[in-house]
Amino acid sequence: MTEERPSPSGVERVIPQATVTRLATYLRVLSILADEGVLIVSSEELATAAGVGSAKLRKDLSFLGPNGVRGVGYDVARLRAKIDSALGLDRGHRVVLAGVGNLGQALAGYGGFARRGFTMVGLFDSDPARVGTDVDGLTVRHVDELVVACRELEATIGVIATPDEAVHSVAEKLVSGGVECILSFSPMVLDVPEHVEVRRVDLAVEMQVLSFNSSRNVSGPADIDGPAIVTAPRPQPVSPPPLTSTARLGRSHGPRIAGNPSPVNSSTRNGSVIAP
Amino acid sequence: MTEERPSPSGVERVIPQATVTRLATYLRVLSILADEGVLIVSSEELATAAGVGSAKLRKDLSFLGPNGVRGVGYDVARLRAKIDSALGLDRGHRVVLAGVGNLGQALAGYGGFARRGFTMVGLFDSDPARVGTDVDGLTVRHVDELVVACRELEATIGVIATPDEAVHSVAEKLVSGGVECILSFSPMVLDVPEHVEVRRVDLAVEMQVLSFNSSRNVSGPADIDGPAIVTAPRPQPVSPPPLTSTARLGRSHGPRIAGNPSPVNSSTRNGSVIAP
DNA sequence: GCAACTTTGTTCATTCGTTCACAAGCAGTT
DNA sequence: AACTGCTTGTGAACGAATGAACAAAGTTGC
Repeated sequence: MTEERPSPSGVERVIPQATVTRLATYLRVLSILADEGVLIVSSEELATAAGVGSAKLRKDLSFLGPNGVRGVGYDVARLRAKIDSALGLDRGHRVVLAGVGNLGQALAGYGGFARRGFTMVGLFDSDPARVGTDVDGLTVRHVDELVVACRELEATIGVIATPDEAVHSVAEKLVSGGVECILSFSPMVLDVPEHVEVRRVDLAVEMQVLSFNSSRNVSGPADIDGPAIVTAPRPQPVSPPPLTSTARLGRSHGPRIAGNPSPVNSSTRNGSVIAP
Repeated sequence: MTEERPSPSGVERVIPQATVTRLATYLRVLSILADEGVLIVSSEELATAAGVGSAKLRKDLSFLGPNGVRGVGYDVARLRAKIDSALGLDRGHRVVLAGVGNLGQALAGYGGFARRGFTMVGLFDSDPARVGTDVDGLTVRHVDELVVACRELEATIGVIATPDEAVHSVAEKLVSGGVECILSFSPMVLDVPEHVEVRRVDLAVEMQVLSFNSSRNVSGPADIDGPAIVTAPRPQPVSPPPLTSTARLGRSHGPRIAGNPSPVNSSTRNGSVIAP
């Protein structure tokens, strides 16, 4: 299989689920780097910032085809675009959210979504007191309109943040509305048709795993593995000190590189490096 | 409890991280079953309800030592207690939460925590408008008191639901306060001492993985794997129809079993089976 | 222009986790 | 009391993922 041929017959290469999760993590780190004006990053640096080994990172990226320049590193913008494309983030997903309680409002107002190509297009609730109110620029509609609205709005992702009792009903409405990806925050297991992808975030499970790890003092190395949840062993900060200013990728003789000659001082807690 | 010798030499058996995550899922299903009055459950039924294979479930449970009765199944209450103990949930974790915004309030009011042995003991925020207000029975205190309060309250788990800018500061305070388990909802990577266990839930990553799976129509079987996030293929509901009433574990000749003679009709969407 | 250095992409061995299959064991029955 | 049926628990094969090592490739300095 020497073909690097991105998509010869529709199937590029089967990307493992764990790799997909890590790709999303890399993407987040790349965004931070891009906001800092970093143009080129090496696998070692990117891996350190993401909390993985460099070999694993290179292997993950190799699923997307060749993307770096040997002897130089990865072009931050280019790699970002490539991962965006691989994850399907460049097609502008439209998200509907059911359940505008505390959690729902937190999600609706979460800037991280819009920043990554997700547009919140509809909010729905069953509480008459909430219907009609404006939340984060959108008017809350009644959940009865959900099926029709999903088609109107051409929603591709549905988020469920309702109480447990309403979960089944909402899920069914989403499916009826043609939504094929559901992110649920309820511990309930939904039964949906096979073609619908359900992803569930169970906050209690998170706490329980944490509880377990506190008993047995974290023995394993436990780098990033499972979807979206990361146990950070002692990650270096992304790369705050040596970055000076913006720089164009003049590839001739002096591009601004993310590389720190000396490793980042991990003891000093440094300022935040998140995108402003 | 009658110890059947779980820990002969201190190290029971190394429980894989993936197994720990699934144990938490089993625990949730078991809670539902218990609330329904189910006393005995077989590995096949429990596995189906949790969305995993029965063999995997049995192997997972085997890490806790022998817990079932051959030819019969698992005693729901007994298994629940065992997993509780294994996950360290029986020691009553005390949780402090920083950041009483929408997400923080959602977490503070989440009943799933208290139901599983987590007690919210302190809420903290930096917004003067929020400090002093009552949220879910607790008075919000200023985040400056966090370090001292962690020790006062003997908190074992800290939850960070603050904006990204405050994350580092809060994490440092939690560590200074002696907290060794942190659950963070910020995409930022914290740098904390090695002995502190950080678990991070990145909502954007969830969406991104979902986005990817919507592109390539979910090829892999993808049962529950990663921590707390579950892709449900087409799980059977827990077991609603044949359960009649409460029953004592009269083990003589007719205990109420969770088993359905005929498999549950998965096409009909049934009522919720969550605990009332 | 050539050589040496740097970094990617890939290969290989190993470890880890899952799945299959079966022996062990208990309840209820004859 | 022994047998039958059913379910657990586990041993072994299988597959996947991980980490280290290496060759290819491009750049920079001379």
